[in-house]
Amino acid sequence: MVGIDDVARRAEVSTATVSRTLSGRGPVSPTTRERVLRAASDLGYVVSSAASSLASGRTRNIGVLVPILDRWFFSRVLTGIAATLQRDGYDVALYALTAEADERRRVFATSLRRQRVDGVIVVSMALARDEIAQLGDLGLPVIAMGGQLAGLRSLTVDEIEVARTATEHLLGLGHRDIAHIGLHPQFEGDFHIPTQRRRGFEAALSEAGVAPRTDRFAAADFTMAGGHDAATRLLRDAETRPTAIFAASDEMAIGAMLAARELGLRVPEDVSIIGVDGHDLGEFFGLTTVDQFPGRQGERVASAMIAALRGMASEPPADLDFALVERSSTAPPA
Amino acid sequence: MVGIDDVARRAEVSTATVSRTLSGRGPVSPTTRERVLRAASDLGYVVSSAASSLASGRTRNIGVLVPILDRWFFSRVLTGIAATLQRDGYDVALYALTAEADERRRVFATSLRRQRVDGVIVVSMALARDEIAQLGDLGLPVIAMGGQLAGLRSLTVDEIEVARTATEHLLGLGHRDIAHIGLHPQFEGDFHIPTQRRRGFEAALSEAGVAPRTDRFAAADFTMAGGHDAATRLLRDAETRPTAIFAASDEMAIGAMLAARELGLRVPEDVSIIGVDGHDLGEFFGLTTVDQFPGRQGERVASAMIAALRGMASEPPADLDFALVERSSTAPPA
DNA sequence: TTGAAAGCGCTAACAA
DNA sequence: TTGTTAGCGCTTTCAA
Repeated sequence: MVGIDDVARRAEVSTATVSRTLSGRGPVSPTTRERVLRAASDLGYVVSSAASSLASGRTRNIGVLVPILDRWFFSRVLTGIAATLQRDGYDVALYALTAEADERRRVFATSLRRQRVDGVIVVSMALARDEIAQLGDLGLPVIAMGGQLAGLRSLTVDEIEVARTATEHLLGLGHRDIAHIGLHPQFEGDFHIPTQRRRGFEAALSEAGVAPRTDRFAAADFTMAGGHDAATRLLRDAETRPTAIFAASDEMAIGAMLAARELGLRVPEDVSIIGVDGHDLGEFFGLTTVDQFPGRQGERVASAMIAALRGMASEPPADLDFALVERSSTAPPA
Repeated sequence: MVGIDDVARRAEVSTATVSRTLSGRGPVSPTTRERVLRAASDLGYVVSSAASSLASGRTRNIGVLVPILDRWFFSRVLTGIAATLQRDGYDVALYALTAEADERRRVFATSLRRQRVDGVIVVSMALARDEIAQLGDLGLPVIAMGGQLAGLRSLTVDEIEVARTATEHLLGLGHRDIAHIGLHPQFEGDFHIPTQRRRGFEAALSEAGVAPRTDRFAAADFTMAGGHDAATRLLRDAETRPTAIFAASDEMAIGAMLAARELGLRVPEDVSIIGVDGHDLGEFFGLTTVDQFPGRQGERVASAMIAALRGMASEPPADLDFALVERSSTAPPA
């Protein structure tokens, strides 16, 4: 294996100069720099991360904690994170956290404490109080995304505003009888995102002078099947059905669209449906949605991490963007 | 930071003994072992991976190369890999490879050569000849999954058999006029999976005495929208439409089901549809499919990697399982 | 079964 | 701007 001394010898400088040149830390004259770079590239030299980390304390590796990996939203966020970190020469240490207590413990108590990462990104994950404390004890920058985590810097979207935007779109089209498909509060975990979306929904209704009705809420589990079933319940009675549905995720919204069709209803003529997320499938189904740009969210949190590692002044927790994307699943009521 | 000498001092042994105890390498008497473990746990000591890697040459870190992350199949495979590696105390270094030449080059020329990983898993990815060579030069175990990569050990499913299984299911139901939705060969990359699936399809037909017809093939791009459009082309003419469709992926099959419904056709009464993959959405749509168990594929390849690192005799490239899952999208022709 | 000590391959403080 | 050198915190050989 070619080491730093091989490069030093070939460039006729000391190993210190090689190190300074390749790391960009410390002064090196242009000519020397040239020679070193040339020697390194001739030899195909790559710094040993173990040796470099041990000596410098820096790993150029970022730990990324994700809950489920195989749900579109999270994998999309991860794509954004990985692309951004890789572009800056950081490696991604992926920790897929399940609900299993032992595994989680091992990640927090051991994996993350091995001095293997320079920082930790927490993606849309509710953490226990002691887990947050353990992250803090790491003495590393930690940035969360997708939900406020007490004591951690977080990048979040304003869920209430997201829901308000979706609801106001329907109200603006003239709908007055709007139902909401969301998660049962009992199951929502620590982020209260479903609750916030419901609050935004109800706030928008109230402001428009429409009284929220409890029979206009249907609980589901954020899956297509769940959205389908919830929508079926809301729509099956032709006498009493709402003219529009706001589903708290695109997958549920798509399920709702399919349910409507099965009931012989046309979307949007008979019922308007809007979702949240910006799911890949939205375009195919013609789903109007409030796009959260999950890929961009990932890029943003990764950039924030890179900035933190550069010692940049850490900006205050910033809100993430979202935008209404109008397609063909919403229209004025008949 | 608590180091190995702190533990050694507290346990009243040498650092060598602490190292031997915690790594499980080399003899340690039960009593000593006890004392060391106790001291380590009292102090909350965790080995520094940088120091350990530098001294031992082992990193307990596995590089995982994936193409797109945000497609269900790959994220499911990754879930299996991550769970299995984590369970054995390995970290996952995730490298999301795009088509971008510079980025790819950096991963192969630099990231993977930093001595940061003990082995590399390649997920369903076509690699250039020189990329494979670079992996070989690493001097590490490399295992590919999801497609034969010349010169690399690979775990693959027998794609021809998969297609044959799907086709035989339709033939067994009595269908004789079966269409296939696959990828245009022009776009299929180096794995020839779409071609293999088509070959299996045609082989099954021929064996059943049905002559393959070129007008019974429709090209698509492995998305739901693509499957939808391809199926629309196949089904729109009531006179000439096939009685069954075998789509080379579940997402395309679901798109085909939706297309059939839009054309006023009932599935499976008017047309049977079968897919391949075992996609999460298959259950919701009642899709009959040949399940490839992608999560299990990930577990298998990770286990193979762990075995390779333990120096186990490397078994010959093994075939991965698949199984027909019958749901409600297939039935005998009317 | 244990300990002493020589590295592992770099980085960074310090001196020149 | 460059070089010398002392670590970084472990593992492993060798000797006891």
